[in-house]
Amino acid sequence: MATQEDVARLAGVSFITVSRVINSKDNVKEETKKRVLKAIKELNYYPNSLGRALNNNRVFTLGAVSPLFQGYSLESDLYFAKILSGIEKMCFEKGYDLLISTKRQSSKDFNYFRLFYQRKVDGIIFMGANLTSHHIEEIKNNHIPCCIISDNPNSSAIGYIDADNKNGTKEAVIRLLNLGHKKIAFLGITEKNQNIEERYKSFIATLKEHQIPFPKSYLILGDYSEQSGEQAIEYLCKLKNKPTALFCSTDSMAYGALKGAKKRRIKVPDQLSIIGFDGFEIGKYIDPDLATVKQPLNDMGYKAAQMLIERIEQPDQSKEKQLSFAKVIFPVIQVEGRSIGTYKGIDQ
Amino acid sequence: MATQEDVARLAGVSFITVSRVINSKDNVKEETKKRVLKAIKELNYYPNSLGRALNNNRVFTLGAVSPLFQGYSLESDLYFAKILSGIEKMCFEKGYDLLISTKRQSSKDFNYFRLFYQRKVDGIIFMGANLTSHHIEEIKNNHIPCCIISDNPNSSAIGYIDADNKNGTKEAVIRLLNLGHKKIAFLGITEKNQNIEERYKSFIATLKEHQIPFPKSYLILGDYSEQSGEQAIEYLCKLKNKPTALFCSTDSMAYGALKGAKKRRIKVPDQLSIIGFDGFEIGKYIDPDLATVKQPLNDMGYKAAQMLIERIEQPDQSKEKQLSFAKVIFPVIQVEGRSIGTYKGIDQ
DNA sequence: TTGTAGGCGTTATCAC
DNA sequence: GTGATAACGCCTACAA
Repeated sequence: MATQEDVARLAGVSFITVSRVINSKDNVKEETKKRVLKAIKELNYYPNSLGRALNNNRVFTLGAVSPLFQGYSLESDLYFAKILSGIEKMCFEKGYDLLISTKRQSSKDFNYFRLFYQRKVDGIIFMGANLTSHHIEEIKNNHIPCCIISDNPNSSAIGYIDADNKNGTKEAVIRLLNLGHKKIAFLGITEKNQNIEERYKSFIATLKEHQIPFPKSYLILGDYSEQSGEQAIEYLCKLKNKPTALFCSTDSMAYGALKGAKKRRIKVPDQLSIIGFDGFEIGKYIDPDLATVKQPLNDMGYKAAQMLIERIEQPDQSKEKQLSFAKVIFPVIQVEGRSIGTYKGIDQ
Repeated sequence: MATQEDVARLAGVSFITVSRVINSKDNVKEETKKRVLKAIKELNYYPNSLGRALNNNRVFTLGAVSPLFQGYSLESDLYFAKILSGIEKMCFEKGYDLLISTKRQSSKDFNYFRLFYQRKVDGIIFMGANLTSHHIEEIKNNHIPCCIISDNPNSSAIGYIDADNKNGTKEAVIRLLNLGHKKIAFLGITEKNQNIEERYKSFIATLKEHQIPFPKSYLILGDYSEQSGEQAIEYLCKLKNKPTALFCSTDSMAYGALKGAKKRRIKVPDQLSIIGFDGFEIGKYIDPDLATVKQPLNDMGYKAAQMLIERIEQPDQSKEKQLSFAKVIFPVIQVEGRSIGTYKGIDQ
């Protein structure tokens, strides 16, 4: 593969002139430049990014860490793919490449920052990675440019992007209230999860605001899976005081709930309204199609990459500036669907 | 960030000894090794991959080119995500990282091999990239280790992985024949596509083998979209001699066909059997769930990465060896689904 | 078993 | 406007 030296020889200049042309410095005579450019083309020369990076300490590559490739479920695949799509778009626009890395649930000793320490990437975007305060410390101490999506790091040393779970939930609940529902159950998850907790809190707060009671029996806990959605329906069937609507904290569980309702011959939405949260297009394929709350995952990834690149390219690396990371909360979109409607009673 | 030199100083050895420890050469005294290892840990030292790569001309990174992040459709997202998942798994096992690159439909001047020429990757896996013979020439001439998925390059200079479209189609058709179908329509696509053509050929051949006629009117052309699936149903409704089964060359169109059938109140499978090809899990969410043919996308990606890495690490780089790329065709899986069954007539 | 010199391809700095 | 030199971090010879 051709090097600067080869190009220089062919063009009859020194290699440093070639370097100047490549980096479009202005102190090269127009004619020399042309000669060099011609030689570059002739030799199919590409600057070796390694030599380059070794010098300016910049590889023009971002890292994206996610559990994407574990293939937990269709939904998680889509979730991370959408975010990655946004990240990739910004990378493309800014001339960065994108390295993806998988946090495997199994390997306890996953090294979160290896790619950075090895100088394979200039910064890292984390999603679903469960950073601990210990990790945040490491980021601070070693000035690792990082951005996290959908999991508040509570530190200005790291960028933070999220969807507006609070308002998204509130508006979704209001949709149900406007349809006349007064008995709404909530399907959350057992596992600790900031986002779902936020949704739950907002759910409760909104009910309270509208003086709607929430009996303890209306709180159900699942595990993201479809099965847990089905089980939720089984559980509701056993209740004496049955709810007329079910707020599922994730789409995946909502799919299960719809399935469970079909099995039990519960008419959706006449006898039970079901609403989800996440906004995967899968909902469109189901009958009735799922009403849900859509996170702008693409935009979130796009913005995360933008923040990160800005931080990386920030010339002033003083301590103060390093703490200037922004926090961006994206509004969510209420998605229409025939899985919610007015309650028409059980005896149809 | 610490360098070999820093580690060496702390351990009281020369930096070359550090290098030896890192690369686990055996000519280092056990005790020295321990001291070095301790220093490495203390300084949180990681070998700089750039310096390393500059020397041994290997970056331990694979590139994967796909139109994934264009987000054409849910199905294409899943398709490429599944393959990437397999690629990533093998990369992980072999200690490689994975760089992803998007071939944008819009940008005509996409440089297929940039990542390689820049030494950012050691080899590239292409999917849905539409390599031309001109590209194949470039691969040959510049000895670029490449692997292509699902698009026969017809050249041993490049690895080739595919699903067994031929037998997959044949078996699927036989499933329909076994259900008693004798009038089967085929929904293909207008665009030129090797895979779909293979499926069509095998479809026709299998019918012929079983002496089943295929009237020209039974060939419908779509464009992958759901709409074209719906339109296919509209078209079939107008036929005098209606088929009892529809073979869709992609799942995406099958989803549309199911939707179209529902709209037209055609009972599936009693009045029309519908079968797809690709095997996305989305089919499970639809009612009735889609019978289809599943490509082992994960395995295909996994194998592609394996072939590529083997080729990269092959010590003998003689011309002959370079042409030793394998071609691997994966068997497909017939997925059960209630969208196919025996024909029960139109007057129910 | 350990150390020295040179080079991988690039760019920054300084000189002409 | 152009060129020489040193440096980035590492590794492969060769030498001790």
